[in-house]
Amino acid sequence: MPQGKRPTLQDIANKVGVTKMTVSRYMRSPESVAASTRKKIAAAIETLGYIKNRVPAILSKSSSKTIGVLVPSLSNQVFADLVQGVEAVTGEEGFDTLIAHTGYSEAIEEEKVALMLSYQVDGLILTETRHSPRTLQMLNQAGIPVVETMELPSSPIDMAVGLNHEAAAFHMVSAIIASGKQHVVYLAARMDSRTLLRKTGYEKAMKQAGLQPAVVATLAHSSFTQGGELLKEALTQHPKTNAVFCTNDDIAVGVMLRCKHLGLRVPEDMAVAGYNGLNIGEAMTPALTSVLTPREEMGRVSATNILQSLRGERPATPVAELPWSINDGRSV
Amino acid sequence: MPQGKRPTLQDIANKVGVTKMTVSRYMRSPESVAASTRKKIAAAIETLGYIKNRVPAILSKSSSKTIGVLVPSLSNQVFADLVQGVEAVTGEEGFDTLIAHTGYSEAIEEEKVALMLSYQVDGLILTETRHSPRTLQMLNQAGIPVVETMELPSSPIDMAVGLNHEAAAFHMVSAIIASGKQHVVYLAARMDSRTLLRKTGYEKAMKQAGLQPAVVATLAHSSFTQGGELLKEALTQHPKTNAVFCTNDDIAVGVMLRCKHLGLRVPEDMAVAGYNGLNIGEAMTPALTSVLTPREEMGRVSATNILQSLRGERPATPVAELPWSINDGRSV
DNA sequence: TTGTAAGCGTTATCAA
DNA sequence: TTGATAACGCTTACAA
Repeated sequence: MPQGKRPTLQDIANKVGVTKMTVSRYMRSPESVAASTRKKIAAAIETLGYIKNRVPAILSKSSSKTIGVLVPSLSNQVFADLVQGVEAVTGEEGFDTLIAHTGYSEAIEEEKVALMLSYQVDGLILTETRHSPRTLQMLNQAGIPVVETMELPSSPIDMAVGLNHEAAAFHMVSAIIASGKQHVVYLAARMDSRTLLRKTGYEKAMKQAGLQPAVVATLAHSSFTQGGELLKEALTQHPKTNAVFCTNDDIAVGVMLRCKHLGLRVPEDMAVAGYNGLNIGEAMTPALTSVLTPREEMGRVSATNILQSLRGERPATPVAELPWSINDGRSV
Repeated sequence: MPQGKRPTLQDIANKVGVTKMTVSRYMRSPESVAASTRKKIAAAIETLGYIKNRVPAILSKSSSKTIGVLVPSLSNQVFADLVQGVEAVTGEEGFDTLIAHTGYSEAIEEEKVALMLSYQVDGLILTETRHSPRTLQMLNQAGIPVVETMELPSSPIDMAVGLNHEAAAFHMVSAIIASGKQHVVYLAARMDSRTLLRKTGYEKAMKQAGLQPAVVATLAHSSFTQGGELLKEALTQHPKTNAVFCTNDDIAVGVMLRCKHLGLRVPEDMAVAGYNGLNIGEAMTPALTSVLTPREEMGRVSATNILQSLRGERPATPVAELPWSINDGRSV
């Protein structure tokens, strides 16, 4: 319902009979204006319903006290945890957070980076390591601190906070093999860079054990039903399959549900391992064995690095590798 | 890595030997400048790596061509679908979308509304119907179109797009009763307003059938493990329970998993109904019976209403009630 | 304690 | 086809 335009500092000043400068002072430190003026300004703000407009300040200082976060998806607990970590740190320092999502697309990432920069964010947290040339150019031009997180890029734009997905996958697959399974298949979806890093770890573990790697993948988004489909495909292509390492917990849970449907016991007939350690895995019987990733911590460290950079300090670990672990599930 | 400041239109103008006005024109409609100038400007933009700064335009026109969307959570497919619907419409019309999350908190909603307004969004889409007094005052003052979505508030701020959760719950519960179950318990979490609407529908259905309503609730967030806990609690408080209507699919799936663990057959020993029709329900055996909600469509209609308002048109349905349905699951 | 003036980067308007 | 000027709302620096 567009109606009258929003009140400005000038409107308040007119009403009170001072200049907007006095009102501006009141907004930032009420003690700095006379007690009597203070009361009148407070009253005027109340009646007019003044809302601070931060655009002029951004324009003149070209700083917005805002950090942008780009996530691939809005429906993944993994990124929600990351954002929570970021906001825990930024909130304390009086910074706001702007969120946008890329749908795992480089082109959309480029759009969103432009959007964020056009809003003059002071720093940017990205969750992908592959970027379009124009994205890289914009980030370089913008000259703001940038953190790439969730994984460690081979050549970071600026700073990075991640974990060694390849090593985590290697260890998980080695554990599966150590449990006595020989026919381990990697189930992958979407084929984003983290999925590929896990694939590499899987393949190394298989080769080290003298086993033949077998990957069953889809370009589709991962989902629970997709997990069931991938298991079906794996059993068709590799009938001896008796273990699967899944690129994430959604796939893994889909596999477990399908196993029950097919009468396959987990882990006896089919060992199942996931990745991320989401809540759904804990609700399964047996509990899903999964790689635990420090999402919130990654968010926290990313934000800390950004804020340190903005203060002109040199972050202790501009490239930080955080630890992962494997939970005590029973599905392997 | 803060370095040189970003190039402005003036920098490009200096390099080319025209005024910034000409460059500004080029940015918006390249045909409006002479072909020779055009080429020189294009080259300068390329070398300097100019990034558009939209802050000044927002300042002078106090319009940002941006729509804000406030969702409760970043890890819920329901809201991801909503946003997708919104962006499908706004994207077509050249509007950008800013997303923030409230964690189901009125106080955080207030903060985020202020953030969005301070960035001069042209319209706002909210997913809650309860708002703090200050939020209401700010929205009223801002004078921008506002849509409340996901449910229908009794007195909308401006426009609304939702569905009748009470009726949907009523029908689902009636169907459970019709299937022969008498001891139907409602499992609730987080107790947000939609959870309460479903509770009302549940209670009406029970009373109409001459049955005693029984609610087992937690204030905690819903999760799969929480579903298991709630079932346990229901069976303790109401040992005869042979059906549960769950406030969402996460709870429902948690219940089904726990049922398997306990050796309860679904639906024979325990009928289970969910809400939202998420993918995980389809992966269950039997498939989860659930209420299908038109999330993406709600997003689309919400955005359409906002854009129509901005054009000064009167939306055909400022308050739109969208249809729901029940899937053909087998868990009831 | 309060006021004045200038400036942030863009665009609308009017002029050349 | 291009330019000059003013304006958007706030803050910084300086003045009273």
